[in-house]
Parts: sequence; C-alpha cells; structure tokens
Amino acid sequence: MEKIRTRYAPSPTGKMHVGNLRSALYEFLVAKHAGGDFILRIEDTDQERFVEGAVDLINKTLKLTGLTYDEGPDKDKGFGPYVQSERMKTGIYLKYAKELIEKGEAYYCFCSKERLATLKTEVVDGKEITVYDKHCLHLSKEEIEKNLADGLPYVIRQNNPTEGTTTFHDELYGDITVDNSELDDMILIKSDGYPTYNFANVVDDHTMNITHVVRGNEYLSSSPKYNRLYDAFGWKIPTYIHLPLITDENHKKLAKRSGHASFEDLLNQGFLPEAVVNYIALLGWSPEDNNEIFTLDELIKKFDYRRINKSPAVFDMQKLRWMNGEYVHKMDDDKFLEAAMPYVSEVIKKPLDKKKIALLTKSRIEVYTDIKDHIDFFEEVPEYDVSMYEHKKMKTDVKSSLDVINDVIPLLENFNDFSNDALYAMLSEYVNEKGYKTGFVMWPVRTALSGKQMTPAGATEILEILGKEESLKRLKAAKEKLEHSL
RNA sequence: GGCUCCGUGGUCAAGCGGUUAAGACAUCGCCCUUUCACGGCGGUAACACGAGUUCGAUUCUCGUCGGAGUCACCA
Repeated sequence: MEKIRTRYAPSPTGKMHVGNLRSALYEFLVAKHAGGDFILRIEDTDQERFVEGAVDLINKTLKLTGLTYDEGPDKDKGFGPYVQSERMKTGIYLKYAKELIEKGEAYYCFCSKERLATLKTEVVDGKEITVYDKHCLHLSKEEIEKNLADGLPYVIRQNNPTEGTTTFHDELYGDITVDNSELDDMILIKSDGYPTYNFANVVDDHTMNITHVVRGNEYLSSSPKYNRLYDAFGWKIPTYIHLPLITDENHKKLAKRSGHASFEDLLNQGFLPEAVVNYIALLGWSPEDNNEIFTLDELIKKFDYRRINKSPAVFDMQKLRWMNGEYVHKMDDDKFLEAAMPYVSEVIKKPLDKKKIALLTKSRIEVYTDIKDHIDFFEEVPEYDVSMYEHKKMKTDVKSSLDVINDVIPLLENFNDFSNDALYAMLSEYVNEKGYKTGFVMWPVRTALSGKQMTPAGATEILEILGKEESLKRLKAAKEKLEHSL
C-alpha cells in the first residue's frame, strides 16, 4: 500500500483560528495514524493579503501543539518548494496552465475589469454573483497572438463544459454530483502571474504526491472543478476527506475576519495547547470508547477518520474551559508553578509565600487568568458589606461574628505557631470549649481576613499565609467594622 | 436566488431496523467540607415534520421545513 501523505496548506494572512488548527490536526492525524507523512505548504499566492510574520506564527503554533511536519518550509535550508511564491519562480504553474491551453481545457482571457463589470450580475445577500460568459474562449488564434504580442494583461481561465454533470467522491460525504453548468470558468493564473489557490492547490497536491486531501467542507462545492483539472492532466485524483465546519454560537463558520478566537488569543487567555488540541479533536470526531481526555500520541492511535461526523460543530468555550481545568488539575506542581507564578506576581506585591498561594488555586481554576480573582484579597481586603457575616448554614450573624472575633483576637495574640495545623488545632479547642460548630467560628474569621464569600483556602490556611501581624490587623479592622454596624 | 451539504437534549456526541435512546459540558438538587472549588451521588432535558418501505423505524427512501457552505484576478 502506498504511503499516506497529507498536507496542511494555510495562507499566511494572520492568526490561526481554531478552524484552521482543527484542519491541521486532522490532516496530521490522518497521516500519522497510518504511519504517513504530514507536510506543511504555505499558500501565499495572494500578495495583497500576505501578513508579515504569519509564517512564523504558523510554525510556532504547530510546534506548540506538537503537530510536527515531515516536510515543509525550513528557515535554514530555504523555503524551497513548500512556499508557493517561491515555487512559482520555477515557472511550474504557468507551464502547466499552458499545457491545459493546448489541450483546450483552458484559455487566455483578456477581458478588462470594465467589461467584466458589464456582465450580468445578480445581487444576493449583498453579494454580487457574476458568471463569466466565455467571451475570450472564442478569440481567434491571431487575436490571441496579437494581444499577447501587444503585452495586454491576461488571465488564464479553466474551460468548463456547460452541459452534463461531474461527480466526485468524498470519503465522508460520499458521491457528490454537480451540473457542469454550475462550474464557472475559474481563473487559474491571475494577471499578476500568480496562480490562484484553485489552480496551485491541484498542481501542488499532485506534484508533492499528496494522497489524501483533507480540508474544510467549504471546498466541497468547488471540488468538481479541481477534479476536472486532475482529469485534464491525466493525474490520479487524491482521496478526499472534507471536514465539517466549526461554527460560533450563532452557527456561523469561524473566520479570522469576524474576530473569532485564534489559537494565540486562547493562549493569552491562559489556555494550555494540549487542552486546546484535545478539545478540538472532539469537535467533529469521537473515539470508539467514551474517553475524552487523551494525549496527542493516544489520539494518533485512536484516530479513525471514518468516525468523523458530517454535521457542523459549535465551538463551546465552556467545555474548553472545563477541559483546560482537567489538564491544570492533573499537572505536576512544579509545572503548574512555572506557568502560574507570573499571574500570581501580578497581584501579590506583599512579601507573602507566593508559591503557597499559587498552589491553593490549582484545583480551583480552569485557566490561568482565573487566578487573579481567587487571590487578590491576600494583597488587600476588598470593600465588603457586614451582611457577609450572616450565613444561614453556619448560623452566624453580625453579633455572633463580633463575639467570635473578640474571642479569637486574644487567642491569636498569645499564639505563635502560625502554621495551618497548629492554628486549626488551637481554634478547634476553642470551638469545643464553647460548644460551637466549626463553621460558626471559621466563617467570621475567614470573612474578616478576606472580605470575600469564597476563598481558595480556609480560615487557618489564610492565617498561616498572612502571618500573625497582618492577620491581627485585619481581624481588628473587622472588629471595628462590626462594632460600627451595630 | 442557483447549487451543495447538514438536521439526536442549550452544546459536543454514541447509535449504524427491535435499546428503559449512552456518555461529556452546562444547568438543578443532595453528600463531603474550615467558605469556594475538587470529588461522589442523583434530577431536568433530544431523535425537526409528513409520507412511504417493513412485522417493526432515530436508523432506509422521498418530500416539507430549518440551518449552514459556496457562487472573487481570497484561500
């Protein structure tokens, strides 16, 4: 059996959104599951949309996500055949386009923008729909020669039939048949000499021996045109696997232009690359078993493209957050600290044990950016209302809280071992003596220390971290606050 | 609008003629508890509709409706 070769063929026009990444992932998985090769090809034939640095970003993203390619642009060895603008310098696209002209499958077109504008157009949903009228197909040989000799700008168009049908096969969607009358004479070579995606992609996929073309299903309707190209050349048609689209919450295709989250944005929001990859793998595909969490290696083993779903999937930030949390919770403490410390340092300026504070948040956060809200009270007690001392379950109110705090302050003043265990033991003793319930004491103490309803640690842990001096300062402030309110 | 594709809970998603229609996220309740979270247990919630095929349709066929994609010298 031939070796499977897939490619990821992004255009360097900006950030990578999750739809792009998902395509790359599946292309990678289709190849790797079968022990094949995964190739990166940069499609930069649109000079106007080219964005500086986009290629680096693509490389960085693939590296971060572990989608390493077997062949692709290499800074050291030059971009070679893996960047279309470089590839074009060899004249490969024009050569093949001319071959098509000789076969009658393509033709020169000298139509000006002005003439094109006079063509019958229909406006639907704000989009202009124009069908080329094959005007230049009927130019005589002499006219073409003369135009070319005069240096008139031209494009090369595919010559598609107007009758009959074309059928192509997709591994997921089955046979798809389209009336040839739907196939317009798309441009193969632009007037600036660059090939269009439509043409370059066919020439490149063939010459690079791509066996499985895996791409988003927005290409489903143009695939028949590509197949006519393959047939015209007498080339073997690749296996097609069109992927269901990933949409936003409004069920619209994810797109860079609409400002949808890019992989970079997610990273900046505190998401882990592994979690993002894991999550998007599940958008349109599911394994045979019920597992949802797996490494890239496990994915490679399990991935069977026949289990890819055909219907579009909504990108659900909430589930991504959950999944990211799964990864964070399972992380080694050291690894967690490395990533979390910057977020902690951003809020904690006092000389507190930042590592200890960071670790408190590990089981509570889903993404790193959640850290801030959990720990800001360590730096400073926020404004809060005394009603926070009232808790039905703990059976506490303002009065009882003041009593407890009045008791606790001298206890702490005469206590020097500010470690969690010792503090807890000491306060438990007080609780027992008084015949209280634990929460009856801990709730007001914790509230006084934090000014928050929820904290990542219990009262005694907070005491330990804050230390004796700061803790007493806060308790006394709370005492005053409570007295004032009575 | 033409063409193409899609249609199981709010979301992801099993299912591939006979099931009490899985599971996950979210949501709700309970337990655990030094608050919250984690964890554990449980609840609410779905086969778009109409014909046909069949002893029997979520599953096959057709139609309707709904959604999306595409119709560029963008990819």
